[in-house]
Amino acid sequence: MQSNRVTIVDVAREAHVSVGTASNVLNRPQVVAESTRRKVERAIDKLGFVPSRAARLLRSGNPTCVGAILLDIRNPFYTDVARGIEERLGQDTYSLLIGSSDSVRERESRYLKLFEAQGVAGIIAATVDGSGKPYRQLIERGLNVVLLESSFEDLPVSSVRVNNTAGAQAAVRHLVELGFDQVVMLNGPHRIRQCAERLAGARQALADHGLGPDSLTEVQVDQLNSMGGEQAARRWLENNRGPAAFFCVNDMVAIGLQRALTYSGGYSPVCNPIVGFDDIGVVADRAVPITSVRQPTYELGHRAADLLLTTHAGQPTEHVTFVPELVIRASTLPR
Amino acid sequence: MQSNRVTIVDVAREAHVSVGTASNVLNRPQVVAESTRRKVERAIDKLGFVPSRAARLLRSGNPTCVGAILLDIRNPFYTDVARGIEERLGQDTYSLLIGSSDSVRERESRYLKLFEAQGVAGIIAATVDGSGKPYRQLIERGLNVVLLESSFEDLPVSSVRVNNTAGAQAAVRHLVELGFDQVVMLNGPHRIRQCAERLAGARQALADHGLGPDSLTEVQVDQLNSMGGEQAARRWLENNRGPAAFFCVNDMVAIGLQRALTYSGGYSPVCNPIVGFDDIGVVADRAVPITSVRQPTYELGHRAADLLLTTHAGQPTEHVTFVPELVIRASTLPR
DNA sequence: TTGTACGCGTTATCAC
DNA sequence: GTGATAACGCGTACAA
Repeated sequence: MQSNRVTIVDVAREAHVSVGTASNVLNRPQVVAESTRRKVERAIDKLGFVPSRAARLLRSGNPTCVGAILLDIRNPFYTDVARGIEERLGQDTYSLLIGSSDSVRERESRYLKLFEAQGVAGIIAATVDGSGKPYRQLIERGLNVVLLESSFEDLPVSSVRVNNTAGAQAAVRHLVELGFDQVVMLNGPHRIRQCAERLAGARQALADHGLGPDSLTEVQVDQLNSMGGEQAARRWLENNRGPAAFFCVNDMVAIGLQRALTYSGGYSPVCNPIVGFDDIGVVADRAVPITSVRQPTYELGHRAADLLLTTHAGQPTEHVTFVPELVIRASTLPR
Repeated sequence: MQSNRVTIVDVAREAHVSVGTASNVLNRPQVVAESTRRKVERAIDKLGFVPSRAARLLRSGNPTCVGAILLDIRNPFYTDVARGIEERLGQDTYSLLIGSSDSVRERESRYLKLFEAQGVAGIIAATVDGSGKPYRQLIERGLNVVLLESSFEDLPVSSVRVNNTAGAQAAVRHLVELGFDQVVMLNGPHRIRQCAERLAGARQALADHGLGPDSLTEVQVDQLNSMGGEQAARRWLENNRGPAAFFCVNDMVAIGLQRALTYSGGYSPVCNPIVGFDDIGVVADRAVPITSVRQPTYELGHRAADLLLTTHAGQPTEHVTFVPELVIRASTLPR
């Protein structure tokens, strides 16, 4: 805040009214006479007065912001979700604060603290830590939280997600039906809920076809982005050759995998089918468009914001699960 | 803010000390005895106390946030810039608030108001409106502002950008050297500074080769994203056929153009060379990788944040201009 | 070293 | 319909 901040006192003086009246013009225009109202409004315009949210929050306790913690702001999936959130918040004139945890626990709790300190109305979060540790106290204190892509069994928190198990199952079933009895899954750490669930779905699909647990090879990805996917794929390629079917925990990782395969020479969608997850826009028009499990991104965000604003402390929590859809593209061609 | 907020008073009571002491533990730990300090710290942990920034800001006037207004949060260029900003802010323990104007004036000024009301330390903005109207009062009031990709002649504001004219000039020169004497430019509204500058650079390149003003056809893009590019390209394709060289104001638009050309059938990089701007990661591994003018994205953000934090009111403004670099790819093949 | 009192900008309550 | 004033939670002199 700069030193010469314009306050409501300045406005009152400029308009030759009391602070109370000036405040009334802002908050209950009905109770103030037409002419005085105009005087005050002119003063506001002239001075460029913008009411301090800090003071307003302090006094009234009504927050005007909502915080969102995303796993990776550079992943279009999350920015599309954010767009859905923002749209819904706009209906109730809330604003959105965004933080990207980059799947780092410390970053996540830093943003959590920051948002609480800012006095947000609530937090929508994609968490790195399935245990929910950083959220327990927050929720006990009565802060509104809605989880994205996750849920905590032992905490009263609403959640919005797709059925990851079903999505992964459809993805891997598709690979098996192409004739593969081995699947390589590029996956992130299991403490991230979606990673664990998508792995379970993949295993389930293999089991459904009578394939044992060793028909799935898991390759760990350090970061859930294209760089992470590329590095993991490079590591895998050092020790493996020949046909292999790939399932990636998300599309960014799939893009990295595809890049690594291409650079390694002789990438063929027939020998190396790839299925990703999220169906972010860019996978559709790559050199070889990637088959992916589509999430209703915008709705995810919209619904999460809706839950946050309409559910209040004490009310029962709600868990919304959308059904994902496998979108088949050239990255998974029949042999 | 929820009803049962934990305040410093609760902490003091829990630790059996006075509020002043509790406050001192937070802000000047040196002056308080080791044992009392630990008592207070335990109480803070136990209650999960998070100091209200609202109150702190109100009292001390030291903001802890910086706001960034981006043209489009779904464009990787801007999220990469945001990453650069955030990195630099972290060094001084500031946090970043992000708003996406989507090139809409009203959204831009809404965020401007919001950030000021939040009491941010300053604002880094990519503006939609080259006139700088919404910034004048803000700056007069002493709010710190750094512009991204733009600058206002008549306002004392620092700025960080690349040399757009030089970048566009290199792009179009490249097209001319491929043998084209006509260039189609997919461009946004000229009130967006980069659009105007890149157009000027394109014109300059043509003039350098003795080509007149009608050697450039400008096609207006409604939104500076792939959808906007695709729609503009469709409109153009309705009335035009055959070889044409394209320069796009940014990569997202170029992606849309490429999509439209592909769908229209018979897209050939030889007959339809395309150059984009920004060099966002995804253009490099599309079916036909797109030649693009590279911006030092991360540095742009880093430098902007640095300027914001180190330049203070009254000091002279600074204008940082980076040199862009043309990265040639398969979308511009020699005939 | 610790406790107390005041002020930051706003809103709400109450007289006028 | 309007004006004065207390209160929100915290930081900081200054007094103890």
